[in-house]
Amino acid sequence: MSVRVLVVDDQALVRGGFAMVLGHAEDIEVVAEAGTGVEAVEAATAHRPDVILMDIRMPEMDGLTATEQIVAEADWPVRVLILTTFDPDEYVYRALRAGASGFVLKDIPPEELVVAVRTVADGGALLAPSITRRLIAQFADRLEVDTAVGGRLDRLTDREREVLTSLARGLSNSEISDELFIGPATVKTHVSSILTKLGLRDRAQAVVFAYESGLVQAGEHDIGH
Amino acid sequence: MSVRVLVVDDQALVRGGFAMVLGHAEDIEVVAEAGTGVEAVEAATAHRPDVILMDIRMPEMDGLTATEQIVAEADWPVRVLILTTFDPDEYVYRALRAGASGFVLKDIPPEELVVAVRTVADGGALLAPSITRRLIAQFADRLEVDTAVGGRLDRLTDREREVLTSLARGLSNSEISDELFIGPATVKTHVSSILTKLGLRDRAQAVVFAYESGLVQAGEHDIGH
DNA sequence: TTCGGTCTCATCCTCGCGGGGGAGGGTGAG
DNA sequence: CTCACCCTCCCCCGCGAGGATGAGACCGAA
Repeated sequence: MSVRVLVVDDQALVRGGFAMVLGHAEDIEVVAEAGTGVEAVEAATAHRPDVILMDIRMPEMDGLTATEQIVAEADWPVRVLILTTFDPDEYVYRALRAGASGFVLKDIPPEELVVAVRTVADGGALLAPSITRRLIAQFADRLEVDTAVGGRLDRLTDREREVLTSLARGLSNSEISDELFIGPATVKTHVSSILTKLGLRDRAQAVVFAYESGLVQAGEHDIGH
Repeated sequence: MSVRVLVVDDQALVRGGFAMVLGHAEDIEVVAEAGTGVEAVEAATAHRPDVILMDIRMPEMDGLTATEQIVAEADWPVRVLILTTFDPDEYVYRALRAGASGFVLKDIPPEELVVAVRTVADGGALLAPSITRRLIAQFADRLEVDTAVGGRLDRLTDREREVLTSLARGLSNSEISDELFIGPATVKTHVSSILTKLGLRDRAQAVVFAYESGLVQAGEHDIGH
């Protein structure tokens, strides 16, 4: 059971090169090729490949848009491996959002490309080392902030932290008093000491602090209705 | 100029195996080995390797703690490649936070391990495909929320979005008016329509919305003073 | 041109918010 | 016991926030 691949690139030479490299491996079969995004979508629905090797820069429809369409409409498990010459951030994020399983540079050695195709076919993901590095850096950053700025949080008492988390959900003083079963006046006292201790001016800044310190995180609760 | 490597694992056999595999490559030189986290820290400061191959489970001090110490105290460019048998999430995140440049499983083929060492030595990063997949999934999730909840953002006009981003940094109406070069009354008008359009009550809830919708993100700006 | 949308600014009014100060009860350390 | 800290609640006061309403200017679409 070999891996069925669709190769998409507007330059016939490049396309042929990749197809040849992949065809050499006996567990990989190039079932189709495409030169534009539109052709890619058509070929994908027609041949239902396991893996698509997708270039970004193409006439008619770029590779990212094509990826979005294919992934959104596909009713079979398809994996997209993005191939690019450069590695600008925007592309990476849009590609990942579009549902790509990998992002490698075109200067990848042939053997590694074969490994890459097998990897994504197996359900794994694969990024160019430089991209992985940035992704990790971003993740580490997010985790660092939590502990760094969060240092000021320990100036608050337990109760004050409770009030702050409620406050950070956009609740008014009276709503907080209902939620914590204390009088509105008590909430005001807590809020005041929170603002004083943290050097903030109003509850809006307190909300900002709560998010920046990691006390609350985006996606933890619903908003509006 | 070969890559100088420190191999850390509590099992002498495994350690020896990796050392032998790496020693075979003529551009890689295994300068030391260690069997515990404590030994690893000592060996690292003594030999100042370019890359450290680090096991997680070890007596005396685990590999993640050792990584944290080494990366924090190192005054030379050191890269840590974590080697593990399984791939539990907590380990990955702690490892990335500790400053690891890679995370690969022990069942990696020898040739790929050599490539991995060269990659991190070159400043790149490298993760096991399954881990990369999860990392991407998390990123994609974050970006999805941004567009999903962010849908309500397009009800706002350009100017209103500008006001909201300022508001979401904890600025008062007068501060916003200074920043955007408009009168305070105008800011009030914008804020009012923002609250009405988004179904919010006060600026605190607007700050919450800004973070939850992805209009602003934690870590983008400073807080307090 | 007319209409709708946006940006700009204004006035009036109400109210929740935040500061200041005080006070009682609980608890734990000295 | 005394002191410090926390949690609870009270009053008064000033001010910024937010709602309601109106209005002038610009611009693009019908």
